[in-house]
Amino acid sequence: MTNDFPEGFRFLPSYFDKSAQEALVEEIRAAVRAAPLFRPFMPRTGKPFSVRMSNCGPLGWVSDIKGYRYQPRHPETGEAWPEMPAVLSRLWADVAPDAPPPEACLINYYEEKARMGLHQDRDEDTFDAPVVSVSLGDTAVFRLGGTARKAPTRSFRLSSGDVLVLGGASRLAYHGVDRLIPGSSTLLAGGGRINLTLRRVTAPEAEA
DNA sequence: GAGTCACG
DNA sequence: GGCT
Repeated sequence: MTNDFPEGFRFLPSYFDKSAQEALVEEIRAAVRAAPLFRPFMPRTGKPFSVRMSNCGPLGWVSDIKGYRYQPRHPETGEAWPEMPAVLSRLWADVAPDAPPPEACLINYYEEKARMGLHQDRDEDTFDAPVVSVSLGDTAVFRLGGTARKAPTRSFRLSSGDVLVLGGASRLAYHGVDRLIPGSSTLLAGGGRINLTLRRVTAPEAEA
C-alpha cells in the first residue's frame, strides 16, 4: 500500500502513563482557573467553535471575528497567560530537542459533541519547529491528511496519554477531529477530552 | 472559491 | 452539496 503522506509525523502512544496524565490534568486545571476557557468564534462568519479553549505560555492562540492570531493576553480577562507547566517543557525538549523553546500551549476542551474541522496550523511565524499534541481523557477519532486540502486523509484514534508530533513535511498537514468516543476514558470526571498543542510561534533571534 | 464548512 |  502506497503511503503518500507527508513524512515527519511521529505517533507516540501512551507517552504519559496514568499517574503522569493525572498530574498533567491537575496542572491544566490550575491553568484554566487562572485563564478560564473561552469560546472562540470563526473569522468573518462569527460562528462559535464547538470546542472551548485557553492557553498557557508567553503567547496564546485566539480566534474571533477579526481573525486568527497569537497574543500575550487572555481575550476576556486581559491577563497574561499562565506559565507553561514544566512537564510540557520537558516533553518538548524530549521530542523536539533541536527546536527553540515552545511559546504557546493551546488548551482545547472537547465536550461530547465537539469536533474540529480539517485545518492547518499556520498562524505561526515559523514552521521550523513541530507542533506537539497531547491527548487527555476520551479518545478522539483524529484525521490526518496532506498539505493540500484535497489530499487523501486517514483517520486513527488518539487516546489519553498519546503524543503526536507533527514535524517536517507533516508540520503543515491538514488535520482535525471527527468525533469523540464518549466514555472511553475515566481520566476527566465529567468526561470529554483535553488536547494540548505546543507550538513555537516566533522565529528565534539570530545569534550574535 | 475556500472554509478549525455541514451533513449523511 | 450549499452558503458566505
